[in-house]
Amino acid sequence: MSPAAIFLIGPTACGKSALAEELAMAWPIELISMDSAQIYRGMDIGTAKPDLALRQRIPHHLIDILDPSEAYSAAAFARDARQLIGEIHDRGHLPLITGGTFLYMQALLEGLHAMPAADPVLRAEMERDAAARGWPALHADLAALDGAAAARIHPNDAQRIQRALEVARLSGHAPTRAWSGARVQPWTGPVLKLAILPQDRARLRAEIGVRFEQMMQQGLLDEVRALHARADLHADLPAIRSVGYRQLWQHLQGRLSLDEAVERAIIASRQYAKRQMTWLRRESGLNLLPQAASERYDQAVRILQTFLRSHGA
RNA sequence: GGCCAAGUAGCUCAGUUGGUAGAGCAGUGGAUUGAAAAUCCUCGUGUCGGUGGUUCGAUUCCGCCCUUGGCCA
Repeated sequence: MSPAAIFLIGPTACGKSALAEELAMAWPIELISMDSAQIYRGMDIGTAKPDLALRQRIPHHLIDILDPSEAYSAAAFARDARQLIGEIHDRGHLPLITGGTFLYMQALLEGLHAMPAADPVLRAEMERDAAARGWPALHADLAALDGAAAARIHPNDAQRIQRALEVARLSGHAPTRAWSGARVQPWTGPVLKLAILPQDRARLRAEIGVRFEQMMQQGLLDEVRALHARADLHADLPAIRSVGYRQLWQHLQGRLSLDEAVERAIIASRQYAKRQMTWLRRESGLNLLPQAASERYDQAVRILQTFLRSHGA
């Protein structure tokens, strides 16, 4: 049997982690976190990271692997997850990839095209350029270098303009050529996607609000304060831009009252869940789990057993 | 009780020299190739507080009433 990529996915605050824990108590499972914020050390409460006691009982991977000053990427996740799945499989265990960062899942399953990696120096240069000339000017630059990319990217989408320009300049040839070839290292083994897709949006919204208030009671503000105290961290870092941290950081900068920061953090969290729902709806091959949390475990076990049987485990 | 101000989209407000109104935020749907908890795009009919009056026509002008805030008693 070749290693399988088994996912448990859903929007934030839908109950993924609780189900993953239940499954891991009964099966020889090792969890792989598919979450762009849980990778950071010192960001525990706001990312709803599993606690140390649980992580001692059940192996969790791709948690606490980076300092908040560092950047991760979809490509790095694809590489790391691929390797971990193989290692866990070799141990005779079952890898369960849990999370809601769907770009990471896409990078792992479909692979990425052969393009240059991010270049922090070049990006900083473009930031300065954009501050002086404005992003529309850089969009025009991109149109000259790679018309197809410029046509695909909205003139207001600074982040994608920057990335496309970066690729164009570093690759030296018309970068669209890179898009026409095969993707690098797409997943070829079996894939199973267990998914929670909440139907009751009002309930999910309420759950997100309650959960953030709980995080505040658990000391999230102190956690952010500790990050804020570090001289080398700033608001533009991927870690500090994440939901909750960004808004509380602004409060610590004196830009928002605490009440405003909390309110905006909850709103940002709900908007994040909405984007995840959009991504899930177009995802193919989902095995949808029941809306009722109490019915999910049995259903997930049935699907897993059927899947493993058909792949010779 | 008197005077003043304000009542317009879920929220904060703009506006109509009289021809039934539009921004931001929220919300919705979508995009998503090395920052993705990021970044970006789409979608705006609401007794313009109520009621009378003037007018061809009132959310807009006038009267009265209601509500909220402020000041004075």
